[in-house]
Amino acid sequence: MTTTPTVTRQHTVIDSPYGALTLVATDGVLSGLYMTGQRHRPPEETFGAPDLRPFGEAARQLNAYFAGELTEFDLPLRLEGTPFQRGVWAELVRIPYGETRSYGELAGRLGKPGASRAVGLANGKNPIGIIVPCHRVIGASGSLTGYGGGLDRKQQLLAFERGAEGEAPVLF
Amino acid sequence: MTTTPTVTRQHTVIDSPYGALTLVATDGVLSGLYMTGQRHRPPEETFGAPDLRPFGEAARQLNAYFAGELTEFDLPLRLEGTPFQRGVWAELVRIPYGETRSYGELAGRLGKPGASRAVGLANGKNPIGIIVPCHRVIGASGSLTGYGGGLDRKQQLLAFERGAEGEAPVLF
DNA sequence: GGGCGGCTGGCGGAAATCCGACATCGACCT
DNA sequence: AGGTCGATGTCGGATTTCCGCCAGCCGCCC
Repeated sequence: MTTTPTVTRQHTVIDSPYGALTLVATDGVLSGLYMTGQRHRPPEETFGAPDLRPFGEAARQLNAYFAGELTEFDLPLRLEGTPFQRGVWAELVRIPYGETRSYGELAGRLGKPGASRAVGLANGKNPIGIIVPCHRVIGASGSLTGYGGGLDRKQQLLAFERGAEGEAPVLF
Repeated sequence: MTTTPTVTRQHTVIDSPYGALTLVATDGVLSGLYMTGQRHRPPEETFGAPDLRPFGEAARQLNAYFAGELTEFDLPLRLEGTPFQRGVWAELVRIPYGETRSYGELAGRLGKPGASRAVGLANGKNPIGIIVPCHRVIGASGSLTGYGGGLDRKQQLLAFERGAEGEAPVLF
């Protein structure tokens, strides 16, 4: 017979300036962070049993981030996807706090200059929002273009990271 | 949404000179007759609830057949299969009691002279044994070649139909 | 008679291929 | 600026193609 995977999965919900955040752990390691109403959010029944124990450190760092006291997460993550998706997500975490990159820029960095749309696709499938900062990717012309959690949240996140001293956010 | 078929299915088991026979009805019409240990016999759980009511006439004719008093069944049948299979099965019921045809002969009658092996395949999938007389098909050389219920049963059926006055059955 | 080899056609599952959907980009137009 | 158009890469599901199986047949050989 085929070997059954037998992964344990737990989840919890925390509050944030961007609404409730659902945290998911697979085998005790953070594997998902989803906003309410987010596109491509997996069905609820895949989140496992409620259990806040695995999420102590993650919640601490998120709260520090929302307070403006943390600019770089340091957490074990479990990112499961196709080789290309994993490449894109690995590139995302290298974008510094407060900065942005364009889809085409990331594609070029991956050695596939024409794959900008594919980067957008993989971006949308990012399972761990905020911590894997897909919100830092915008169009080459500077337009926000899209965000699984909604363009307004993307704009708020960027404005927040740009800092209170930043000029008014570029709206669309 | 897709329309659900919602077919009713019932079954019963009767005894015979060839062992227990499982009769299956779909929407009240005979759709299956399987021997014990027969190849391609569907799994038990598809036979529906036990209920002998739909099978009165079928059982009567079968008993008459086993007693040698009936040579032609007259029953509504529900034969479900591919167009080719239905063609083969339709050809089967036209083989008279006590006679035999070869696989190639049937193939030719269907307008596909080369399809003798395909006829054998369709023959093996015959859902209503005995009544749809797949046992009356033998190799061009006269050999029995195969039977879902076992070659011995095929040989017994042919010997029985040939009649007590017939000469000794050709063994293999 | 029996045993091979090569041809046959249909079937069903597996593999390969196709196609639509996209969080893009650049050139061109008005 | 905004809109349209074509080219681009990946993904997932659907579709198509392929391949092995088989209740055969014929010709050839021993």
